[in-house]
Amino acid sequence: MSRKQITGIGPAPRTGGDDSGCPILHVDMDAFFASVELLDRPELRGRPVIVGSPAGRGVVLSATYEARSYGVHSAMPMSRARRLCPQATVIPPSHGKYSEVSRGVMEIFHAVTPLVEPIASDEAFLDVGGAGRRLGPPGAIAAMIRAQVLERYGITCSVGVASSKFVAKLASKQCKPDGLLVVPAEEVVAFLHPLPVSALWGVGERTEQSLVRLGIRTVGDLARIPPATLRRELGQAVGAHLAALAWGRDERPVTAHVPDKSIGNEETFAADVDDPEVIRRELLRLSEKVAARMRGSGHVGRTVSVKLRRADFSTITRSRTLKEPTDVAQEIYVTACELFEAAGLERVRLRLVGVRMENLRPADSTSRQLALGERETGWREAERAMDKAIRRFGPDAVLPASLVRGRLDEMEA
DNA sequence: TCTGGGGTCCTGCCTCGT
DNA sequence: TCTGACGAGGCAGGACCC
Repeated sequence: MSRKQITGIGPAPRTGGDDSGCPILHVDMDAFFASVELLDRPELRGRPVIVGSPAGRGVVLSATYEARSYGVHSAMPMSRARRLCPQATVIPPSHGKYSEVSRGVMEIFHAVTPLVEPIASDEAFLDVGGAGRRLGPPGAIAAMIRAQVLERYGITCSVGVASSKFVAKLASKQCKPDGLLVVPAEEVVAFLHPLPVSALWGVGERTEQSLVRLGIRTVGDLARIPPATLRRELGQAVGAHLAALAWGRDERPVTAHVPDKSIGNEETFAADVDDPEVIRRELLRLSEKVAARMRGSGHVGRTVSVKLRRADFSTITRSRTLKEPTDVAQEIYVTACELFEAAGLERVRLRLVGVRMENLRPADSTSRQLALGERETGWREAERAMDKAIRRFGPDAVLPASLVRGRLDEMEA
């Protein structure tokens, strides 16, 4: 879903440009979560609708274009969104529903080309360079995909067609909602240079501020700055990357299978917490979740990382690399607790804790080495048995004793 | 105005082995 | 045996994306 707000950009959407040399499609569903919700609530069509948690410390996950006209946008705190648009209907998110539609939409893409790179549940890059003989030129393929998504799911999407991923992405953003825009290869520079620098992939709030300080407001301004100056001001990688993008140079291919680099879960408390026992219980719950996801995806990981966010929103992370990779919740939990204790925040009010495993590798290519004198603890086998019980009887079928106690405490309270 | 949750990537600093 | 240079890897923080 598009979250970056681009304003005041370029020419009106076009669909009739020369699409030869434009094999890359970027397909982006329009207000995806909100559109899926409207399928079940057709009476809300044409009215402001916000998807997000109605209570607590949530943010806006998606909003219809009617809600956006009041200034509401994704990632905005719900409290602010409700002040801006008090008449909006707020619907709590149903991620299962969105995943189901997302799978179906991805199937439509895969029927066109095997070269599909999903970026999120609601958007993907497609390389249709090899599908021309079967399905026609890229612009026609894009129109066909839009028609099929609308026919099968009753929701609209926007498609950018270009010679590179990054231009295709900007094109889909510019023609939203329910649009199709082809940017011919020879018009890339003319398309890019009037755009604000914030439109570029990799330019967020901070980088935009740095660029504005240098007097750079548009992509054209950026293109005229010597690359060495950009590298000096923004760092080697970012500077070189932006200097290339400003001239439309983006060689990244569409990659169908991008391996996972990390798996993690985090949780914001309903109210800040300074009780170390509650924090440890949360670390256990998150470790269980992360380990189960790793076993489910066939990964083991070597680095345990803990994230702690104080009440004032300042955040620290602590990590430790283990001697052996693991997918065992008990090992992750013990390390997470040690990292939490070493951080010295045991009596500090925290609003969020998170556990993440990094340094991932496939479990089937990793043999576990027991250290001299170390005993196999049996945790791995116990947790695999838990996985089976959960698959059969549901997520609450088996819980560690301390989490059951925590659940009972909550019920009594 | 008060900021979720899932990620990736980059940078700077530090430690350790050679 | 000591010392400095250097590269690799670990670690922490931050920017950015959807």
